[in-house]
Order: sequence, then structure tokens, then C-alpha cells
Amino acid sequence: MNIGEAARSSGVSAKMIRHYEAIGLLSPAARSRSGYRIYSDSDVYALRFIRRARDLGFSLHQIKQLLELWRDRRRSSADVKRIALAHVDELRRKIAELESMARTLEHLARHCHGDHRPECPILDDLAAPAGAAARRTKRPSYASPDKTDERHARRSPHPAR
Amino acid sequence: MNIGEAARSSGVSAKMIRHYEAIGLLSPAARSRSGYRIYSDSDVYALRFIRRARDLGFSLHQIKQLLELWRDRRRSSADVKRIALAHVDELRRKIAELESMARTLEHLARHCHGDHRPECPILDDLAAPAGAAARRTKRPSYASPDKTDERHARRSPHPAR
DNA sequence: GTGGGGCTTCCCACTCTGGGAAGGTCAAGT
DNA sequence: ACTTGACCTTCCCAGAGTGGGAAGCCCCAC
Repeated sequence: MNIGEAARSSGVSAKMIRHYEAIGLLSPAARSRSGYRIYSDSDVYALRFIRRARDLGFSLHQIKQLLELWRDRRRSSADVKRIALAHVDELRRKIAELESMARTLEHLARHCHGDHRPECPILDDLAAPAGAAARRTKRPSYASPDKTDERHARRSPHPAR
Repeated sequence: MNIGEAARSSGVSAKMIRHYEAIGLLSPAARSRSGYRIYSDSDVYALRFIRRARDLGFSLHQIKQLLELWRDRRRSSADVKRIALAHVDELRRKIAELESMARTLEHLARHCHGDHRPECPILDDLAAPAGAAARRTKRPSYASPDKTDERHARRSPHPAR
């Protein structure tokens, strides 16, 4: 089958199939005499594998490793599990990060009248000095407290480095 | 002050400050005779505002709007609140998506021995046709229960990933 | 043989951030 | 003065992942 049909039956766009081939995630497809890419059923299975893995949020790098393990009959399930759990950790980390942002914003929005008047705790928070904002959201400041002195230190003859 | 000091005292890298200027998020900085960018305290406040907004996950586009509102004394807090709540919705949507991925993977990983043997439910899931995979994880899909066909629907629009 | 839809490659867009090269500038120490 | 090292400038390139679109060839049914 041609790339269009492979795309339709795998859920991966033709554009992406070519891209995956270009970056080495897939081995180059066979070609017809006129240069069209030709796909077999097993190619489509691999594409579905990729699609499903993308849906679960795996990076293309991880998918490459998973594909290799999938094709290796002598693999250890431990290797697969390791990749999956590392990804879960990453997902949990991101979720916590987003959750923290959402909570902060919800809190601020609750205290914003949301009317025609200009006063707004949301803008006040954004405009607040880093330290104050950091204290309010319970996240460490991005600037260490002694940064001010560091500037002077760097001006000295032989900065520590 | 020069860009380096502005960067250190705002938490935004010099690289990014130049970039924000280039894309019009910031108006062009004043220059010294030798061409160095010069920043005032109020420029630093704006940079901190941007930094804080980035920490809360706002896109540069939203930040541009927030900056304009911040500077507009005749603003309506409703406009600010609208932007913030739209962002919260987006965050909640992403959280739900990641949460669903994480739950699916945790479920699969729990059933994977993770030893030297090749058998692995994780790979089995990835390799299975979409429908079957969804059924095996005991959830119609990682999205809402009434969207079993979402995988197909998502082919055209684009998922935020 | 013609038209429409599929295929090819190639470049550009987006998001946001960083790396690094080549070169000019400033301020200090020798 | 001269050197040195930190700092600044611009410009290009990289990533991750996807899409849009142009220019041009191919295939098949009518």
C-alpha cells in the first residue's frame, strides 16, 4: 500500500511517517519504480505502535528504544518497565508542576473582582518582587538572596571560579 | 545597567531578554554609545513580571496581553481574570491528559514482571490495535469514557503535545 | 488524453530556550 | 600603554513535534 493508506490505517499522518523515516525512527520504506513508498501490514503495525506510544506521551527517543525492545525477542521486560516507569515519573513531575500553577492562579482569580475596575490581585502578584511572589506560592525564589553581592564580587580582580 | 545585570536581577537570561525584544514583547532597550543595551529599574520590574508569568505557565502571547493590561491604568480586572481563567482551563485540560497517561502506564507496569523474561504487557499494549488496547486497560481510552473514537477524531485537529 | 487526487521533495511556521562563533568594549592589573 | 578577562554585540543552529504549502511527477478512471 501507499503512504496515504498506511497513514489512514495506522492513525499516523503521511507527513509524520516521512518524518519518522527521515530521523531514523523507521527504516527507509521500500519504493515502487516511480519512487512511491510502499508499506506492508507489519509496517502498519509498527506505525500503530508508534501512534499508541505517542498517545501515552513517550518521546520519540523513548519510542525508538521501545521499538527496538519490541523487535528483540531476547529482551528483558525489566528494560521495558524501566523506560515506562521513568516516563511515569516525568509525567508525575509535570502534573505536579501544572497543578501548582493552576492552584496559584485559581487562588489569585478567586480574589479578583473581575469587573470594570482596574484593581487586580493577579497583576499585583505578577508584578510583585520575586521573593514575595515566591513566598506566596511556596516555591523557592529563582534568584538567590545574595545575588546582589555576587555582582560586586564579579567585579573584583580575580573572581572565584 | 547592562543586560547581564538586568538578567541576574530579574531571573530572565540575557539571551531571552534579547529574544523578547526581538519578538516585540519588550520595546527596544536604550543603547549606550558603544551599542550596549541599557536597562532601568522599571525595565527590571517588567522582566520580573514576565519571569513570574512564565513560571505560572502563561504563553508569551498571553504575557504580552497581561503586560499591556498591567501598564493600562484604565484596564478592567475582568480582562485580566478572563486571561487567567482561560489559562487555568488549559492547565486543567493538560493535567487530565497527563494524569490519564500516567494511570494507564502505572496499570500496565504493575502487571509487568520486570525481570529477565521477554513477556511484557506494556509492549503488548503498545502493539495491540487501538481498541483492544483501550479495552485491556479497563478504560475506554485515557480520555473521557464517552470518547472511544477520540483516537480517530484526533487525526485532524491537533493535540496539544 | 485529460482531470483529479495521490505521491515526491523541500522549505517555512510554530513554541521556547540554549549553545556557540566571530568580533567589539570596558575596566582592571601589570 | 598593553594585556587580559569578563562582558557585550549580532547571527546561525539546535532541539521536539507537527502542520502548511509549493512545485512537480505519477496513476487511474472516464
